Amino acid sequence: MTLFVLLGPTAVGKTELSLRLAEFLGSPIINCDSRQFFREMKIGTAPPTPVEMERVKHFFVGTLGLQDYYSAAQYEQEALQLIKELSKTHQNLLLSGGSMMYIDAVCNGIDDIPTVDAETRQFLHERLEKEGLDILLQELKLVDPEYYELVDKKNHKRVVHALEIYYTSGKNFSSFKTNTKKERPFRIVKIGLRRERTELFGRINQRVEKMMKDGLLDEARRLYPYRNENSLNTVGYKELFDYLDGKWDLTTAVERIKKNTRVYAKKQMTWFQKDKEITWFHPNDYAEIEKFVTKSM
RNA sequence: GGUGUCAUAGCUCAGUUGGUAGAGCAAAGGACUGAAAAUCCUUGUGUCCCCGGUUCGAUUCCUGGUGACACCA
Repeated sequence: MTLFVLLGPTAVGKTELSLRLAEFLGSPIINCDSRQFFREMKIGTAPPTPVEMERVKHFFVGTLGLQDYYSAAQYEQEALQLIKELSKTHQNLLLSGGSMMYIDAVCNGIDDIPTVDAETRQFLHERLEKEGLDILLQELKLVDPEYYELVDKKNHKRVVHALEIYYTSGKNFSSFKTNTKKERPFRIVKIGLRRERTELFGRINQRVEKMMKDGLLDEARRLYPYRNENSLNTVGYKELFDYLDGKWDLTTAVERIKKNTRVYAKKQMTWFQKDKEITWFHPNDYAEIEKFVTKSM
């Protein structure tokens, strides 16, 4: 069995191409855009349309509620389970998306780290609020000197998470890190899509305009009560929440969405560039992609 | 036409009591192991509008020009 992974920055044209490729491979699409998992975020995350969903069977689109907890590790498990099932009837499968860490989780695996319970999370977040990052950092230095050396010391999420692991398991974060890549019982072929930056940024701007025409603001209004959920800490929504709060006017908010989407696309490219297993194509060169896929089957 | 104010980074502006300059935004580069569309880090040389003058030295002071804005005709 071969798993084809179609990846690339947001708005590069993955959805359109994934449909053609899925049909060519005779595979459903295993979605790997983490924000498209949430079923209420229908406009801002540019998920496949109902017509497209009809055309090819999709997995992991609209499967989560806004308040659901989810993680890359959970995705790793569920995606692998699904792949295992599907591989009984499919020789080739297609995974498509741009969530770097989720792709990585499926391809290389995430170490088996205990799940942090809500109380511990709450407890440490309160401590971060009250005591500040420095105190937590000093504590991390004591319980996990090894990770203390590595950790991004200004990134509270990393520091807090390492402590969360310590408080839930009694063992430090470093002890769970194996630094090994997990073996998969199938081949993985990565296909990257990329465009000239000006071209990509032009598409991003257009897509944001279209989302606004399609009613992104109404959607944001509807989801506003849930604004503090992690799911809604997402480009396209957080900026409109700020508009609804009166922080910016609408034009500014829309400009921010465009900017933050560009920044996100850049982060994706930075991440993907490091991965030497990816073979790159321009989305317009579909014939070459098909040729490459045929060769790799 | 007259008077005044202004002219500095892609944009908005600060500043240099004369020793060639810095913020915000924009932009660029990077990190990433269970909240990742998240979170975090790094990066500012630009004819300081133009021609002259004063000066050891002018973006800073002075004459003139050009442009923008305001007010008065």
